[in-house]
Amino acid sequence: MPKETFIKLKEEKQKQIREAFLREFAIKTYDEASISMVVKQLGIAKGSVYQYFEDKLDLFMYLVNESVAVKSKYTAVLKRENYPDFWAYFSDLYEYGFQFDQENPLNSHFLHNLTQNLNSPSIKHFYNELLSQVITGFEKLAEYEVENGLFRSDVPVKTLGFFLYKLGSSIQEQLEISGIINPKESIQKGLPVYFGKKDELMQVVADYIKLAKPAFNKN
Amino acid sequence: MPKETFIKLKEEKQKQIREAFLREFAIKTYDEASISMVVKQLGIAKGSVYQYFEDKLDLFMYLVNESVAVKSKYTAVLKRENYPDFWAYFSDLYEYGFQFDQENPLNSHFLHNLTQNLNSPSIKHFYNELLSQVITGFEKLAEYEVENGLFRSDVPVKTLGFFLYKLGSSIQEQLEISGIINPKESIQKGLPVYFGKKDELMQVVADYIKLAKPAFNKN
DNA sequence: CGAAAGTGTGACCGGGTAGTCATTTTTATT
DNA sequence: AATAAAAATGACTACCCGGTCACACTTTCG
Repeated sequence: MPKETFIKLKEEKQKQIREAFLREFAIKTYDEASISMVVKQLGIAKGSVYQYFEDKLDLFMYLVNESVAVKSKYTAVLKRENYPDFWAYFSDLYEYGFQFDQENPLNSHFLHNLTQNLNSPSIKHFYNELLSQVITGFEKLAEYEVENGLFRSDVPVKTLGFFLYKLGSSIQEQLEISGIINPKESIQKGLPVYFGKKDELMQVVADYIKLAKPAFNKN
Repeated sequence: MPKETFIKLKEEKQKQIREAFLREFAIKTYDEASISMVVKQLGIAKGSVYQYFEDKLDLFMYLVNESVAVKSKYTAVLKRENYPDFWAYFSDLYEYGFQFDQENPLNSHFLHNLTQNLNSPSIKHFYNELLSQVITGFEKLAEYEVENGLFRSDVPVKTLGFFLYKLGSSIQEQLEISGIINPKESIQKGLPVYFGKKDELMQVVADYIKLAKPAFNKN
């Protein structure tokens, strides 16, 4: 939570500051990200940052919360009940995630990098909390399917949930490793993560669904 | 590759140095790992390290090569041809990996941490090379099964290979997240990663195989 | 034994960081 | 316009790091 000083700032300046730091944290680890560098880019004094935020972690958490909130606005409208099976729902989450990416490239890049941020000791604790929330979310999804008799019940729900989470991160990672997306480059060019790659993204999603379906579904 | 000076050292001293650095790199990122701290622990001068190795990266690569070589001695004896199906082979890889872990805890911890080392910019390039080798290895495994008609052929081999790789890392990660193993704690106590947890390890392996089998197998 | 070669040393260098705070500048209020 | 309050500033502190190198110590060998 930023200090009052930050909230009182003109929206335009808030945005500039927010975006400069999103950009930094999107290409660097928490520990590697340098406040000194960002303020140089922004043309403001380092002291100002500490007038706006308690410390580096406070600034970082603000960005996490803000980005998660923005993304939620896109995905929260989707309801599992409106889909015949889990996989149609799952696929649509990517469809709407793509929309989020197009319209909020910096937040998207930031969240994208967050996923790969496991390390950085000063933040590990906080990161693990976030991660376990995410995983619990996936476990809930799996549990719902099991209860409705759509997912198999001969494997622990925890395993189903975790593997589902892994399925999601695999899609992202494979796109990156295979060179279809290149976040570092995109952010430099000011482009979204998946710019012009919607077909490729949805194709990989479809491949993974085709692959994973028999693992999760009953029979 | 260490300098001659290091090779000429008494085996006992080599071991002390190797193990002190394995321990450091097993709990820290490459960039966070501090040579200054390790030499303090070892009671030798920092200059000595630079008499033994070109620089930090040279030292690190030596440890990687050494650890990979040690682990290979355990897993390379296993041949796919000796198993009725892929999953029996896959399971045995963990069985022998467990053996490696028990007998070479520090190397095991080091390799374990390496997997989660994605970040650290000074090493990213090198890490990506290693990773793509590993993934190519998994793709080869998948390709072999596809050719022999045991794995499905309606999904790209790349996807099969990558997901297989993810299957492996998921097992490790879930054990850690669920608290069954705690590398940071184990290394402090001087214990192997999977100390006393063989049954739990093999149970998770079995769960994941049960889960993944229908995803990969034909029909 | 004595000299040369090899090995060990740690103060030091240049570079980086997050965070502080006395001071100045800007803004709001009277 | 004068005063008070709020905000911006940047030099500074305290702390890291990897890597160097002139020097000291040990070993080798003629």
